[in-house]
Amino acid sequence: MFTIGQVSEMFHIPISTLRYYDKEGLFPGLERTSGIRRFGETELEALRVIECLKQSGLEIKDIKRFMQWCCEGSGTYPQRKALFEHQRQVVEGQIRQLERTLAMIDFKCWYYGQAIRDGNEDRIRAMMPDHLPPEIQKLYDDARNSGRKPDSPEEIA
Amino acid sequence: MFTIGQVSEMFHIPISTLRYYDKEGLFPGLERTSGIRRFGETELEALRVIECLKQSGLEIKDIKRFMQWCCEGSGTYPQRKALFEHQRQVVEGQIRQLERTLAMIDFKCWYYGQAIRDGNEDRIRAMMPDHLPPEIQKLYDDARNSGRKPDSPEEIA
DNA sequence: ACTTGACCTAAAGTGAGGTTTAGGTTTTAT
DNA sequence: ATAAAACCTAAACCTCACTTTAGGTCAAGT
Repeated sequence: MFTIGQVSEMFHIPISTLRYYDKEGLFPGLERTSGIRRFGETELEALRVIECLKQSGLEIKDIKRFMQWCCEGSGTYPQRKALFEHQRQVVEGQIRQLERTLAMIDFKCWYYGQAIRDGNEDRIRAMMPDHLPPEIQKLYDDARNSGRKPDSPEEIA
Repeated sequence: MFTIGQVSEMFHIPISTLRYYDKEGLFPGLERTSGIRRFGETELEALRVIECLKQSGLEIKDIKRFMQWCCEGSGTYPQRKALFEHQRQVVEGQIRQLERTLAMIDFKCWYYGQAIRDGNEDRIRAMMPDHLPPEIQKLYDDARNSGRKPDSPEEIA
């Protein structure tokens, strides 16, 4: 069993945040001895899940709902599994989005590298809609087209 | 040239948000005709950069600073390049973090799949510190250890 | 016993990133 | 000429996730 201060150090989370999580109902079975919180393995695992679900974009109130399912026993296994399966899709989307962001960033790194060499942006801008070097063109297109295939005529127009 | 309504549709961004961005100084050279904003290619590219830098975790005020550099000419190319190089590191870190999140999610999907089959968590919990099936053990360890190599003795203890 | 450090609560405050409201102007179509 | 749709501003409001404050309790060491 750990005190709030120990957990704060273990997870690098401020004490105030742990108390806030508790107040929001994220540790439903948290024990206390004369008012003082005692964190067990259940709460540590809860914290790991909280960090995970927070990363995936879930709000505190939805994480609370999950924690409540965990208190309700085996009847809620399907909901809990469905939640993680849904968040799996969400996180995969987030990763794809960040990879597009990275393509844009790499393009801009190249762009400013050229601009510094040239002393201005004139030469690059002249290439800019779609006459960039192949490697760079790919980055630029990936960043802007969300990785879609341009297959419908009205999308090209 | 486009009106605010057209840009809103093109980028799927609320008009109120575009006005907010403008108020925050994110379109420094934005033209107007009798009070009405006229968005040109410069502003569309600015919006692409805004979305990119926002994704990478930059705050509005820092994006504003970047946009101001863009107005100051070729002397700020190095700062602009350095910004994108820094954000590149940030985004790579975000992707690594999301991949760990995904490992945790995949573990939990497996976990609840087993729990549903078994009707309870007893069998899985018995395996839980480190007697999980190899494939699953890897997910669990990846999710918890941040992908670090456990090389120092006190870290193992 | 007493001091010090770690814990507690409730309530107010913060900051980021918008959104909404209220009242007004401009453009466009009829 | 007029009405509707789209634009404008300033300021108030909102949500989320915390953090800070103020005033108090508990536990460990001396």
